[in-house]
Amino acid sequence: MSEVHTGESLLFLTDEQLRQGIEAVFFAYRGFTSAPDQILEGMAYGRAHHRAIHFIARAPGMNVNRLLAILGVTKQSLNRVLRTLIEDGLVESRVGRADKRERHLYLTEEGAALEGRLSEAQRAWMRAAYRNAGPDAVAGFRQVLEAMMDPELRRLYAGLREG
Amino acid sequence: MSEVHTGESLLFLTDEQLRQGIEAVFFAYRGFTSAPDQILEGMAYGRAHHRAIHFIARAPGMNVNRLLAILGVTKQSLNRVLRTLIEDGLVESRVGRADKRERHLYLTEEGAALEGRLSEAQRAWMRAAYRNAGPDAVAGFRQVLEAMMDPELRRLYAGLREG
DNA sequence: TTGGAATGTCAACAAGGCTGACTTAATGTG
DNA sequence: CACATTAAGTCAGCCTTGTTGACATTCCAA
Repeated sequence: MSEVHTGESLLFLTDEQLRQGIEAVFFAYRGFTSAPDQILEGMAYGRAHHRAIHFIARAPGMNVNRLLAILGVTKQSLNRVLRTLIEDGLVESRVGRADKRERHLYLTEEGAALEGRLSEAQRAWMRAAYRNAGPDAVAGFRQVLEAMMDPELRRLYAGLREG
Repeated sequence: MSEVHTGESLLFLTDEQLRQGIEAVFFAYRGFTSAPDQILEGMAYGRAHHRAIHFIARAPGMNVNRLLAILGVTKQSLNRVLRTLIEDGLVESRVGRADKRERHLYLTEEGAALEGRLSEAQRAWMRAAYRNAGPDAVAGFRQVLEAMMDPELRRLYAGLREG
């Protein structure tokens, strides 16, 4: 198809290289989710619950709209997940002080405990991968990941890092 | 939690760095799937069809068991997808010559056409990301991805590259 | 006071996973 | 040959997680 003939330095942009990269992402993503998935199986929760818990832990007091934007699902989808987490006492939803329409989300002690288990399992997986690949590879990894994001998500991602 | 105090050179293994990496994977994966998803919406196909088509294109004549192993789903799940693709004339299933129990999978002309559109859209996305990040970053990216794979999937991945 | 925004809820549906049970055909083995 | 095993497909039913659409509630702000 569209081979790159522009020179030796652009060999990494050949269709074959790109295809290998695409497949690598596909296979790697399975490893990425395997550890938390294993913890969640048998519990009444799935990946959607994990994602919600993760970002609530990440930015406690976040309102629902912001979480919605981060997760990229409909409010109905998120609400179903959130409702079970609140009912089960893992998440607390507090009415906003400045704007009482908003609900601010926090993990309870129990929620934080589960979040800790899930995070640590996933971090352990990533830690092993990072250690095997080394610091320079990790820097490149992060660079490409950021370049792969949709611009809007890249902004959200940057916002999360700043706080 | 488990901060790394072993020295400046291991800063990339701090919990904070790992968490950022995890979130980067999450956000980047959305970009990764967005281009083909856009093509597929409105068609009667989804990501599952894309994945099947991709790997059949990748290794034409592959039997069902091997595809099953690559995709990591049950045969019932795959069969539902495969059946529609065969009915719609995108995939052809031929009885094996050596072992007549096996079915070997091929894309028809029409199937190859769709595969081409999907692949090219996804490659375009990745090409842009690669170009922005540069060859060294891409090398690191690939190294970390491979380290993130489950060992069994890493073997499958390597097998695909060899042929 | 009224319009619009943020949130929540109900209902219905679809994609795409899963398990379990079963059939058919072909193959391999004692 | 007889029998067990394997490859593939099928049916039925279930779960999670996504979707739309319609609607109620609450509250802020013009």
